[in-house]
Amino acid sequence: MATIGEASRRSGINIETIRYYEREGVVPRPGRSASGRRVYTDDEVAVLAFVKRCRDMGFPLADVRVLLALRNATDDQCDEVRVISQRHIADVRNRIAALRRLETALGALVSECRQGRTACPALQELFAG
Amino acid sequence: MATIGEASRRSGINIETIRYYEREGVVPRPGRSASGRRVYTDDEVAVLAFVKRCRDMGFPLADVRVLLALRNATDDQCDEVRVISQRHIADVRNRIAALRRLETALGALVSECRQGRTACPALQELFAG
DNA sequence: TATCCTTCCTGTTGTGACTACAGGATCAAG
DNA sequence: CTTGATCCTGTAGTCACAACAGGAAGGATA
Repeated sequence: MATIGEASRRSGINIETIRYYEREGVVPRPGRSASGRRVYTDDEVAVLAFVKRCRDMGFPLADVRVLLALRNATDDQCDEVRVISQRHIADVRNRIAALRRLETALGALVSECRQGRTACPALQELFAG
Repeated sequence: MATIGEASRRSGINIETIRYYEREGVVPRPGRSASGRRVYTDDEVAVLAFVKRCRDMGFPLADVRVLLALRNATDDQCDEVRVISQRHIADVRNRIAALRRLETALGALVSECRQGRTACPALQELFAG
């Protein structure tokens, strides 16, 4: 049994974020103490840690919901996990490619800049298209 | 002289986004027709196109504001443009590195998945930590 | 017991950079 | 004169939180 502060420390999720996940229905609502404070079981803390690992892997919350639901499923877990993960990998790869192109373009832009100049060729280039 | 629709087509920025930029003070307010519609000069369309190129380069709007102000400055343009651009390049490189690590981790996760299985080792791994 | 600091509560607002309406007015063409 | 495209303002939604405001309760110390 843990307070929200302990659950936060043990899962690595910010307290405010834990309450946000609860509001959004990502994680189940924990019990409450006599004075109304949240009380987390070890299993509930484990769920929070799971969500944290998923988020660290970059899965959007919508995917995390599905992944959490799969935990209690008995059929085809692997199939669904693979589909979600491969979609996510494709997304990550696209983003890497886009950022690489951007890096190249920015490098070209900066190389236009020469120290001590007043009129900036890079700025001109951005402006002229 | 262009309507907002023409300005949108020529700059490549969505109409709603143009209005948003105006509200936020990123671009100056254009003149208005007798009936209250926005009327853009060629220079104002060029500013929009400049903003579009900056955004395509991934500069945040805060940077775009500075870059736009630099257009009218006469001193040290190049220095400031270089500082902003290099900060942005560093940011882009950090993001690429983070995404690469993510790609590797996701690859490892998916390799745990094997077709036809019911219990998913990848899911177990996410859960166990 | 009184005080004090920490932790907790709910509810609201802000972030970045838009996008998507709702509900209406105007314009241009046929 | 009607139709359809375009335009207007203003508001709310997106994602995944973070940062308050304003208060209540818990635990340690004097």
